[in-house]
This record gives sequence, C-alpha cells and structure tokens, in this order.
Amino acid sequence: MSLRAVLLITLQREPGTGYDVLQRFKAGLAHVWQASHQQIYRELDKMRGAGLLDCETVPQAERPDRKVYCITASGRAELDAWLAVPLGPSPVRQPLFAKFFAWDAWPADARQQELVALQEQLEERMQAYAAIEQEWFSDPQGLTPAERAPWHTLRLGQRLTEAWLAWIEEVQAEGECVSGSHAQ
Amino acid sequence: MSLRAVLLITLQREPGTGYDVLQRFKAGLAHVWQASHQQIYRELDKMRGAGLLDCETVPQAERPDRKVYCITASGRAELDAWLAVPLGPSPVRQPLFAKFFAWDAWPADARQQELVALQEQLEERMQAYAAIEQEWFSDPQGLTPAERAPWHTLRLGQRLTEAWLAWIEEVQAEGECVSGSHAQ
DNA sequence: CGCATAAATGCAACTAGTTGCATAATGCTA
DNA sequence: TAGCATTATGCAACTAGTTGCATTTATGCG
Repeated sequence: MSLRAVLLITLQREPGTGYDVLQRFKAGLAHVWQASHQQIYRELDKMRGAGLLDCETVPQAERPDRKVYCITASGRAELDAWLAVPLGPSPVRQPLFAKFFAWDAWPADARQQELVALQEQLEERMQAYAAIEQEWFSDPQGLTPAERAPWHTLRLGQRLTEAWLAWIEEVQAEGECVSGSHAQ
Repeated sequence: MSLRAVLLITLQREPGTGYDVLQRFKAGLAHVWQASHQQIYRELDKMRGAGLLDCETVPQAERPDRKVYCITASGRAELDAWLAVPLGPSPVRQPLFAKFFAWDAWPADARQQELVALQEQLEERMQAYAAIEQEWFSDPQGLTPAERAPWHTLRLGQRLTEAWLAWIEEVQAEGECVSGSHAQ
C-alpha cells in the first residue's frame, strides 16, 4: 500500500508521468522512497484501473504515448484515509544483526570489511543529506510548516545515521583492542 | 536470501524443527528477525531441496511428522560465503516520511495520533531491550567476544530507538508551539 | 463435559519488489 | 558516422513476504 500512498502524494502536488515521478524520487525524495521505473509504471496503471488516478494520454509521433496521471476525488479520499490511520510497527529484519549472531563463523577480516563498507555508505548518506539541506533548507527558521515538515525528516535521517556511525566506532574500538592483544 | 542466512545461522548453532526456529526468533532474536511460521516451513523445505540442510523425519503416532533440520557442508559453505561479502545498502522506504511530505493534507490530530502511537511502540521496544539486556547481558565486561556480539546489536537498537524518541520530542515541541498560537 | 487455546505442521492465493529484457527516439562524443 | 547515454515506456519471470485457511493432539478452564 505504501508505494500507492507515495504516488498519490506526489501526484496530488502535481500531475505527471511515471518518468516524472521517478525523477522526483531521485531528486528530493531519495531519502524517503526508492522504486524502480518498472514498479512505478505498473502501479500507476493499476491505480488508474482502480479509479484513483485519471490518465491523459498524450500521443507522440512514432513514440510510445506520454501518459500524464492526475489524482481523482477517489484517489484523494484514499490518501486521506491513509493519512488518518497511524502506521503499524514494521517488521524487524536486520541482516547485519544476523551476522553478529554468527560471530564464531564470521572471520575477523570479513567483519572489518563489513564495518568499513557500512561506514562508507553512511558517510555518503550524510553528504547527500548535507547537500539536500543546503539546497532546500538553508534557512530552517524561515520555512512555513509545510516546508519545514520534510526538513524534519531530513533531521531524523541525520540523527539515525549519526547513531549508526557512533556505534560502528564503538564496535571497532573493541575490535582493535582485541587485535592488539593477540594479533587477530 | 537473508531469511535463508538467518536459518542457516540458527541451525548451525543447533539443529531443530521449523517450530523450534520460530521459538528462537521469538525469544532472543526478536530484535533481529521476524518471520511467520508459514514462511519458515516453506523456506526450510526449499533449503533441504537445495541440499543446504539435512532433514531427519521423526514419525509420530497420529500426528504430522517432526522434521528435524540440520545444516550440511554445503549449507555451511553458503553461510560462509554470505558472511564474507559485505551487505549492500538496503533500499529506503519510509512511509512516515511520506506522510510528512503530505503535510498540507495531513490533519493535525492525525499527526498527533501518529506520533503518540509511534512513541508508544518505541517505548515498548526500549522496555523489551531492557528485559533482554537484564536476562542475557547483565555483565557485558564478563562476556566472551561471541557473547558480546549480540549485545552490540542490542546497543545499536537502543541507540537508534533513542534517536527516534529524541526526534519525536523535537517535532512535538514545535507542534505545541504552533497549536498554542492559533488553537490548531 | 464442552470449548478455547497452544503445540505443530503445512498448502494456496495473494501483495510487494527485483531482475532481465525490449523498444524507439534524441542527442552527445570519439 | 558509428556507438553510447539519456529519455520514456513497458512486459514477463522471478523472489520475498503476507494472509487466510486447514489439520491433529494435548491441555487448561468453567
């Protein structure tokens, strides 16, 4: 259901084609949602079938038609219903944690590699956040509430990423300790 | 693939039936992995088919047979291979963030409800963590590295949950501000 | 006694997401 | 000018996970 809701939100703001939505995902919504173009086209078509979207087909000479989707009243109603109900807890699935539970079978060098790779991903993410912040939210106090809302989500992303990074340092500090004492 | 890996890990420690694995998930691995019994039974059967597990069928009078699964050499190899390769970044999908992006269409009371519900979930989680910590890790310094590994994952869980809670307070503080000034 | 719940197993149908491929124009660049 | 990336669309097959249902025995409750 959530992809559906995300599509409703982006199309409520402004009608567009599947490709447009994908571009929006890549631009400002990259830290909110990721979906492949295949999934988006398929879902948009299903939503049109369910009456949540209208579709204006713009024929183009010798090319596949551009399909501009636009939210309907029924689509708005579905979005409102989704917004009204708090989200349930999401199931826990942490492959990394699983690796920690296999500690005995997890070679120290693979462990090290894992943590370094993760650290790099997280630092990249921090940089992406910083870029978005500069681009869109350089003056948080001057924003309207509606503009400040996405900024809050960015702040949470930063907080969580920082927590991860601090944790990695903690774990690595211990690893160094051990490797210092018996060379492994 | 990850469910497969988690099953390999738990069965590597000790052979067991689908039901056993489910109980282990519920006990100490609840903050690592959640899967339904249907999924577990199905996956175990597929893994046996792929030669990763041996299965000793213990017939029981007038009841479905107990199938005790046990990891094979090929299963161990697959687990080792999985442990050796760092995990890729997981795709971002934050339904809550999506709601924030729909700020204008998100009624203030639904917003409030959402945050309170989330806060409750997180506080429950903190309590669950505390219970696990007391039960298993009351003396972190006295643990062997293999025992300390799952404790680290618990610590990360706590750190992340704390970050969420701090963020909720920040967002709510702002909400109060606004509602104080124009009664909505 | 009768009924609900838990222990233990599983099939079938569904939803959600991934991977691989296909098509066809436009524009850049070597 | 040939090849390659980008724009723009989509189908088909697959993997992963959810939901609903079904079975049998044992166990506790009123």
